[in-house]
Amino acid sequence: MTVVEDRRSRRTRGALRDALVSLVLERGYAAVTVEDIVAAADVGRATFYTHFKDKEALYDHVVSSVLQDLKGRLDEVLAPEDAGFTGEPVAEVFRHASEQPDAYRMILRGEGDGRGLRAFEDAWSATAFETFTARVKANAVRPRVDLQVLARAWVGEQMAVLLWWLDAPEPRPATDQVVETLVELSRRGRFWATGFDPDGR
Amino acid sequence: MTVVEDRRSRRTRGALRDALVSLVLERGYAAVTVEDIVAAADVGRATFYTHFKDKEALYDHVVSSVLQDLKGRLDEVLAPEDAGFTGEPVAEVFRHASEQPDAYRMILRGEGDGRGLRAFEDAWSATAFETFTARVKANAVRPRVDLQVLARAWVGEQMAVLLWWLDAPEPRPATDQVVETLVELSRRGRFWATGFDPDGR
DNA sequence: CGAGATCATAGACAGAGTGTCCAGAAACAG
DNA sequence: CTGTTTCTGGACACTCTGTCTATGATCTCG
Repeated sequence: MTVVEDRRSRRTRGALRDALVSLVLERGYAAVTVEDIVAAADVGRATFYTHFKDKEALYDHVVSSVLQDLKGRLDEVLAPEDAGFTGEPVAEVFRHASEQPDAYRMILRGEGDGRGLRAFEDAWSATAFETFTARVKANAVRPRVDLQVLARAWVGEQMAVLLWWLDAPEPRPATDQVVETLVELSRRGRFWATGFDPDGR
Repeated sequence: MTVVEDRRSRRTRGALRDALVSLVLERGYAAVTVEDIVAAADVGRATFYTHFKDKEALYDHVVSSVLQDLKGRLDEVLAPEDAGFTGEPVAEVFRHASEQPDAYRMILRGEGDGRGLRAFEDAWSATAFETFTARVKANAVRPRVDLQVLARAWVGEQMAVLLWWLDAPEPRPATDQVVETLVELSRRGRFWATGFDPDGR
């Protein structure tokens, strides 16, 4: 029994992952065939099927790798009493995304019929909801909105901006600037953002 | 030459649209074959190909129908000096979505490798950006953030909540309540939403 | 280093789905 | 009613899938 994964397997799986991601970005998920993938990864066709059930399984593998990796890094950064009011968790996601931009692009664009996107959104908003709830409880305040809506809105905001930032052609605002905008926007709302309060506040 | 579309064509196209949407929601875009679609629509296989180039073309047809329809309705509601600060445009989108929830679910879930989702997001955030820009200009204020980021964030927020609302099992907040939450959240930010301001404002 | 386990490979295969074509039947407009 | 348009089932070549086999290559560990 092998304790550590064989070097060959490691290389094969890595090559398949990379090939899938770059081919999907190039042609779209549906247009990528298993034959394309094994050709790009320089791997035998049968070998593919010893590692993954099908194209979908490889895709899911990529998505869950990213999600697990992100979760680990967020756990280090997310202080329980913080509740996302500071930019650290947001910045960490942006940092993580810029380390593997292609995988993030693939997921956030909804390739793979949105399965990755939904997994991402669900996991992230669940975390957000928990943190908001804990925060509200700890401070004994009464939230004015449904915290589920709040969590979904917060995550949706960040995902859309993250994809826009990853996909936008230069020039685009620097990461730090975008993250700061997101955080302040979320804290202070659009009145502050546009510099104008129609109600005169 | 036919001035008006043949009744048969009308019925055929409608049946194909409906069949695609419900089958995609049931099994996922990739798992739906043209044969499934024509069977569900009770239409001959060859007939499909006289109306649409392939499955993708039918999907795109559905998406652009929804987008065009929405655009028409938003144009009636979007006052140029409003800039989305009231709930009317948001409410209109939610109203539109609840009239054809299945098509919206399909699009917002990212089915079809996210092509519909991206079209939706791009169109909507372009509109939002224009409106923000006009508003800021009209009031001669200096925005504190990149208005592109603001537009993307605003739209992402609404899309995520809309999908959550369409997909959530009962019980869920009523439409009006969700829309109001979204608008107030966007106007006042998360401090207001959670009832707690860590900076003591 | 060498034996035994593990992994990779090419090519062949049936099955499913695609997109095109045809000739005939059905529904349409005026 | 007449000529036109649209629908239909079945046949076709094609692409991709997922499985299998026999063989060769590469690893691990004593």
